[in-house]
Amino acid sequence: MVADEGEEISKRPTIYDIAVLAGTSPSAVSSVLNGTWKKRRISVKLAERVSRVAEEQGYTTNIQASVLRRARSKIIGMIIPKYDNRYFGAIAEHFEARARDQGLFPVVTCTQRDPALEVEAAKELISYQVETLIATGATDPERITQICQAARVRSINLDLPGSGAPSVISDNYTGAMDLTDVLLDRCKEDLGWQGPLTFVGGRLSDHNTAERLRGFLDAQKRRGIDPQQAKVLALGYSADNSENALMSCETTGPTGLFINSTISLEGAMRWYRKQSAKQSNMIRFGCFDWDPFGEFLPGNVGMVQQDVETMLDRTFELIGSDAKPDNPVLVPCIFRPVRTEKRG
Amino acid sequence: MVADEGEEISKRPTIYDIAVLAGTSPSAVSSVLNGTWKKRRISVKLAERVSRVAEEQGYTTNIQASVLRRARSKIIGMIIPKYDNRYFGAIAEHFEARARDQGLFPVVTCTQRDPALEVEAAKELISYQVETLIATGATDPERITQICQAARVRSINLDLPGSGAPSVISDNYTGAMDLTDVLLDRCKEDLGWQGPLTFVGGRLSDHNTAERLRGFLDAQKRRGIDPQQAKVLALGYSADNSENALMSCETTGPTGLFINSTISLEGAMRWYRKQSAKQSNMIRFGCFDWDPFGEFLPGNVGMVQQDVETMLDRTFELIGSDAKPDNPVLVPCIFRPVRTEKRG
DNA sequence: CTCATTTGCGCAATCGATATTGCAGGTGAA
DNA sequence: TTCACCTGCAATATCGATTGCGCAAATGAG
Repeated sequence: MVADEGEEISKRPTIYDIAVLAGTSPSAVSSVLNGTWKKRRISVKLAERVSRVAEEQGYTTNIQASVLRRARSKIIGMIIPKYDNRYFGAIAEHFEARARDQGLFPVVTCTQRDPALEVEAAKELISYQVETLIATGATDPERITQICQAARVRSINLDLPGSGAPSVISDNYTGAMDLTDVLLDRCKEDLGWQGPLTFVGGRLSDHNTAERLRGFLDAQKRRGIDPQQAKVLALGYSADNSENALMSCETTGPTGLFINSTISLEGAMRWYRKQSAKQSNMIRFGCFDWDPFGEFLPGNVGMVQQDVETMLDRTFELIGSDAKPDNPVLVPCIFRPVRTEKRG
Repeated sequence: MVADEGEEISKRPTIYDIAVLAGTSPSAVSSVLNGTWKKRRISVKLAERVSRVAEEQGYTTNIQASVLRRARSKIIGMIIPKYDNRYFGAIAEHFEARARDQGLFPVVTCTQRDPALEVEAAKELISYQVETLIATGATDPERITQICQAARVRSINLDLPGSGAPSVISDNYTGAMDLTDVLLDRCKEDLGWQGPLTFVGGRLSDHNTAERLRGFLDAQKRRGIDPQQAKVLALGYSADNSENALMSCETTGPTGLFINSTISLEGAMRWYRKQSAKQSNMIRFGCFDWDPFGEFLPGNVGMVQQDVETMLDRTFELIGSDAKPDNPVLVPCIFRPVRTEKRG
């Protein structure tokens, strides 16, 4: 007998299935399950019956159908380069939490710092009908903005600014100045040495690196220190680059390093470990980025932690008040001093 | 004049808009834009015209509508507790990459180790019509499995096993044995001391912790060492818990710590730093988890890195071959020895 | 008992894309 | 010239949920 019993190959139940089982209409089921039933004057009795049947059948709304019909999707997207450091990890986590708080559905996707993937992911999110797209640390924010504009989707830049859309970024300049000041103080205090310091990691074409370098230079100039061009080792973000740059750089005697990110810090630590005991005692560094293990690393005088929560507060404020692309919103950083215990 | 010019308030163009502009039908536009046009015998000329118009108008397909109509959604979901450590970060990143390789659309969401959020997120992903849901490190895998089954969605457990769905996990027992062996070797070699070791972090009700503890105990027993009950400090995963547990534990003289995760390692390091120089020189530890900064921490003899790539290979194999809930697939871990340089 | 409201709910159109079917017009063989 | 067949495209039903509209029954006022 060829299955003719009207017996479906068990699929997901829809409002039509529930309607039949509850002896009512699909529209009643819909309004009960999406909470608009009071407005539609459905009786409590029917509402309860429908809810019970839906529960029994393991009903879940088909968001695709729902979003297709509704005016708003309530979906908010984010592209982010990586999940592999505390900064981006925290951004993704807080973004999701914040979005849920606002009754929005977050969708995050990471793009591996790959410009092509960035574009692909942005288009994908737009296909999902996101109402807003947050472009975090995009390699090419303008391109993302352009894609969003073509699709009439609001976009916001986070971490790296762009001119086409509102941006929220850290106050890199001030943070870098603070870090440089502490580093200089500690070099003087611990080593009796006054600079100039060495800048390690990042890319000068990158807005954040440029601003941090500016703060780094200004803080030294303000003290009458002449920062040397050769001491700026911004050859990229990878650990290897930083390690190699330091290796090929003459550093004997007291040394102070301004490390541009935790990834650069890995390279710096590899280099550090190769120094003689005597030399490594004469090294101090600060890092413009935070990692929980940073405070256990020898020579660390402090870390600049970007204030992710506030950055996301500002970002969601922008979403609420459709702002125009303006000057980037600058969020102050949090300085985390490190006082390494004196060791025997 | 009340806008009567048929002039829409600029919205996203649909295939209907493109069809009008290209002087053809919506169905032709659809097939051109989704690549089935050759099969549908659309002429190259028309295909090119449609593509050009679509490009000009910044058209992107509405996935909601597309998925609604199609048989398969090609969406694959993952829930994951956190993004804030290398392990979960790597899982999320590789999952996304793998999914894209297979032509699937990944959607990842983090659940903050909150059972309620876990359930909510799972239901949300099911609403998105995911074809498969990967539950990573779920606090209650069985509950997730149950929800997925009710919705006729395939599910797979990753990192922590469950009985209702296929599971892929690390070979915690063997990894723990290896780590314990190395730790014992190094304690003997460096300190002339033979244990017993201390186990720090995790929860005994947690499958992974239980397995690691078993390996930890067996490795010691095999050497004729009697592991003491009081040396098992598995009071939770937080850094504070581990720090406090160690503080309240009498540890003077040679000490060997088996640290159950990087989060516990943070606590252990805070404790470590409070020890006298003399005492801290008599501490060795190994960590069942990997972090790039681990190798720079004093006393570290090695880290067990879970083989995320292979775990995801196995996971996607399971997706391909709709396997039954069986014994968990065990993936061997990678041992990363640490040779700290002798310091002055 | 009549008429106006209110209550409770169903009908049917709709969102945008897909896939089956159908239907002209053209081509080639007999 | 006739007819089978192919080419190129359009019409149309459909996926599941939402929502404006309308209508019958219940209720209340007079």
